[in-house]
Amino acid sequence: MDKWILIDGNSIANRAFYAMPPLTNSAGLHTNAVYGFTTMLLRLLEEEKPTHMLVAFDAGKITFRHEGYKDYKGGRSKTPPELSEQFPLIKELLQSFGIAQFELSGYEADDIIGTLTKLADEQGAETLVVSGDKDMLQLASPQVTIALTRKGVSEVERYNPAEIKDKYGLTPDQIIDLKGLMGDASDNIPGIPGVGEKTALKMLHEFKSVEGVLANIDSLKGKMKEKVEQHREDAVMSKELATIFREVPLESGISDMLYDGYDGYKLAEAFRKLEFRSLLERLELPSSAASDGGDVEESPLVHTTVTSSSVAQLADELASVTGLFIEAVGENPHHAELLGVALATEDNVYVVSAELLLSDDGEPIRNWLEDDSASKQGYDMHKAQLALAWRGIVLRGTDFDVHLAAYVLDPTDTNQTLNGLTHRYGVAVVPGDENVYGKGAKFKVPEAETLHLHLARKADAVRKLTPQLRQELEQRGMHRLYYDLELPLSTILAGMEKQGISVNGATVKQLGQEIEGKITSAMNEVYKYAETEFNISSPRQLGEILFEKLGLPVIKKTKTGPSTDADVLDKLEPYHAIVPSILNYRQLTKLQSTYVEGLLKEIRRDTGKIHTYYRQTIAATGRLSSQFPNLQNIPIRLEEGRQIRKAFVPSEPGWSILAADYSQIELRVLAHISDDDGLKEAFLTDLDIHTKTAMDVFGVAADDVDANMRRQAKAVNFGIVYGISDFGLSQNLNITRKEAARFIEQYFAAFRGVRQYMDDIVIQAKRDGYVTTLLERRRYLPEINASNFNLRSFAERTAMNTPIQGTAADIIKLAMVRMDEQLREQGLRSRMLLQVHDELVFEVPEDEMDTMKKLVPSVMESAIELSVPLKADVSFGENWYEAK
DNA sequence: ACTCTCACG
DNA sequence: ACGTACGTGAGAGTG
Repeated sequence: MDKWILIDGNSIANRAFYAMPPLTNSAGLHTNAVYGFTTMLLRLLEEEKPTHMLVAFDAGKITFRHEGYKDYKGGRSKTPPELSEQFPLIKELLQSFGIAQFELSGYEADDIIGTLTKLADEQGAETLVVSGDKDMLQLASPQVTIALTRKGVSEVERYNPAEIKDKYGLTPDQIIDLKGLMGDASDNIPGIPGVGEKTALKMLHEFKSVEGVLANIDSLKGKMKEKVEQHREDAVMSKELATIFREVPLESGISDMLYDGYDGYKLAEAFRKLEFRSLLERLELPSSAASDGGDVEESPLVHTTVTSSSVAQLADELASVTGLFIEAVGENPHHAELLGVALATEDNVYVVSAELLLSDDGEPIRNWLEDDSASKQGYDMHKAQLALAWRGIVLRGTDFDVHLAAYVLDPTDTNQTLNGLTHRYGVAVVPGDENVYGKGAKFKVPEAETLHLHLARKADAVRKLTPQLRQELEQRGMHRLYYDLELPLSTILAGMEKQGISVNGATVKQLGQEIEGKITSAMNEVYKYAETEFNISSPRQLGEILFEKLGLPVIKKTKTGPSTDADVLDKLEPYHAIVPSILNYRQLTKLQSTYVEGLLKEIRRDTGKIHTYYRQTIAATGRLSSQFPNLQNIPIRLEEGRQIRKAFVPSEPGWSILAADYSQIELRVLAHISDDDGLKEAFLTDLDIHTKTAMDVFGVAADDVDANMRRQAKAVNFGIVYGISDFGLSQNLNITRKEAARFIEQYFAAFRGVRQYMDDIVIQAKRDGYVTTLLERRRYLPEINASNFNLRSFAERTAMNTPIQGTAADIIKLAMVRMDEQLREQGLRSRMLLQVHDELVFEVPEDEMDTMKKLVPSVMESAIELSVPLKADVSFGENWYEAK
C-alpha cells in the first residue's frame, strides 16, 4: 500500500526554531530550525518508509481567510529574522532530500494538506500528517493519522479518530467546533470569551456542534448563556476560520510526490554546506563516492608500497609530503605495535612497512622523521612520537596534528577518528579501524595490500584535512591556543612519558603485605558481625546483609538496588558496628587492588619505571587525563593511602623529587574573570580564602572563624566553582537544603561580582551556544536551551564551571611549555615528570636544587598575568611522599 | 558491556 | 516540580 507523509512546513520550522538551541554556521547564518527540520525528516524517512512525501508551505501574507476577517493571525508576533532567513535553506534542503514541496498563493499549508488528505482518502493511501497545529486533527480519518509535535520536534504524538475520541470525546469534524467555541489566541480566532477547552468540550459532548450549542442557548445558565448569546456570530465565524479548506486547486498530480529515497552524496553536500557534522556522520556513506554510480567519479587512491630499492625515489619526494600517518596499534602507545608509515604528496601516497623503516635501508626516511626543519602534518603525533621513540626514532618537526586540532575545535567530540573527521569534512572517507582490523579478540592485522591501502587513505586524509582545520582554527581565533600551546605541549608530554618515573617495587610490595594483614582482619570482623561469610566487594551481597538481614534503613537507591556507597555507610554508622568494618575493608581493598597490585603491574622490569600516558584530547574542559596507569589519582587524602607515594622516587642516586602546586588556582581564576572586588582583595592581601569566605558568609571576624565554619566555607567555595546548587551543597555538608540556600545567598551578597559572573556566563552560553576560557578554548553546550530541566541545569552548571576549570588548565599547560623552555635554555638536567592538574613533579639533581626551588614556582606564577597574583608552593624530598 | 564504587584535582 | 554538585580512570562484580 502507498504511504504518504504530508508535512506542514511552516509549523514544523517554527517548532524546530523555538525548540532547538541557537546554532549558526561559520558564516553566521542561523541554522537551528533547519537542523531540527532535518533530524525530523531523517527520523520520518527511517521509521515510516514513505512512498510519497510532500512539504507544504504558506504562501504570501494574504490568504482567503483575510477576506472574511481582517484580523486573522493579527495577534501573532512577527516571524523573527533568525527564522525567516532559514526558510530558503529548508527549501534547498528539501531539494537535496528529493522531497516534493508545494505552496500556492492565497492558501496556507494546512489547506494544501487538507486537500491532499481528501485525495488520500479517495485513493486509499495510508497517510501521516505532521504538524505542530492541533487544527490538523480535523483531517484524521481511518486512513489519515495526524502526528503532532510535542516538546520541540523530537517527539510526536499520533492521533487517529479513535485516539481523538479517547482524548477529547470528539470526532475529527468536531475539532472545528471546538475551535469555534474556544478560539485560538495564536491565530487571533476569537471564539467565545470565557469559554476554554473544558467548557467547550462539555458543550460539544452535549450539543455536538457550534450550531447545536446555538440552538440550545436556552438550556445554558447564567453568565455562560449571556456570553454565548452575545458572541454567537463570533462563534460561527471562528468555526469558519478554523475549517481547513480542502478544495485547493492543485494542478500537479500525486506522481510529483513520489519519493524514492535520497542520494546520499547530494545530501552530504547539503549537510556540509550547512555544517551539520554530526548528521553527516549519521549518513554513514559508503567509503567510496563512486560506489553507487553517483555523479562524483573519484579516481582510486594512487599509492606505492616503498621497497628497499625505491627508498631513494621516496627520498626525493620527502619535501613535498603534506600528509603523514604513522600506524601504531594498541591502546597503550608505550606498547603499541608499529605497522607502518604512509606519506602523502599531492599525487601519490608512499607506504613504508615498519620492517623497512627500521631496517638499514629505511635510514633516509628515519632521518627525515627526525629532521626538525622538515615540517610534518600528521594525525595523533603524540602516540606516533611514543611509538617511534621506543624504537629509537625521535620524531621532530610536527607543525600540524589533525587529531589535536579536532579536539581543540570541539573538545566534547567523541569521534575524532579519521573515519569520523573525513565524514564530517567531506573528504574521501577513511574506513573505521574496526572494519580493517576487527576489534577485541577478533583483532587481526590484514595482509599487506589491504593494510597499505588503509594507511595510504589515512595519510591522504591528513593531507586534505589539514588546510580545512587550519582555516577553522584561524576563523575562530584559536590558532594561538593551538600552535603556541597544545602543539608544543604534545611533544613535551611525550617526552615526560617516555622518561617515566621510577617506582620502588620493594616499597610497594612491603606496603602490600601490611595491607594484606589488615584486610584479613577487617574481613573477619565483617563476617563476625554479619554472622555469615559473603563477598563484601559485591554491592548486591552487601546490600542483602545490610538491608535485609540486619534491617538497616535504605538511605538512597541506585538503578539496581539500595546504594552502599561511602556516603550511605557514613549515615548508617550509628545503627550497627558492622559499618566501620565495611568502610575499612573497602578502603584497604581499594588500596591493594588499584594501587599496590595495579602499580606493580605497570613497573617495567628492566628499568623500574612507570610510564603513564597523558591524554590530551579527552577532557571537555582542556585538562589532561592520565592512563595506563592513572598517575593523577595516587592517594593523598588519607595517611594509609598516602604511604604509596613513598615508592615514587628519583631515577638517579642523589637526586630529589620536587613538587610544586598552585595554591587556589581555580578561585584565583574566578577572582580574575568575575572581577569581584572582595575576592580580588583577598588574594592581593594573601588571605586564607576559606577563612575569608567564612567571615563573609557567617558575618564574623577572622578570629571568630572556628574550624567548622572554615570547613563549611570551603565547601561553599567548591560549590561556587562547580556551579552551585543548594541541593549539592546540602548533600556535601549534610545540612538541610534551606541552610545550604542561606549560605549561598550570604555568599552572593558578599561577592556580588561572582553572582554577576554566574548570571552573565549562563546568558552568554545561551546566546552563543558555547563558553570560552581565557585562552579562547571553547566548549559547546548544546543543551543549554533544552526544555528538559535536568539537561538544561547541567549545561548551566557546566557553563559556570568550564571557564574556571578550563582557564586553570590553560595556565598550567602554559607553565609546562615555559618550564620545558627554561630547562633547555639553562641547560639543566632536571626533568619534568608528572602533571596532576595543579601540580608539577620533577626529579632534580643535588646541584640544581637551589635553582629549581626558585625557578619552578617562578615560572608557574608568571605563566600568565591575572588581576590577582598566582601562587605556587614548592616542596621536595627523597620521594613523592616527602615532597609535601 | 554495564554498573557501582572510589581514588585524585 | 523537576533531581544535582565540575572533571577524570580503574577495579570488581554481574549479565
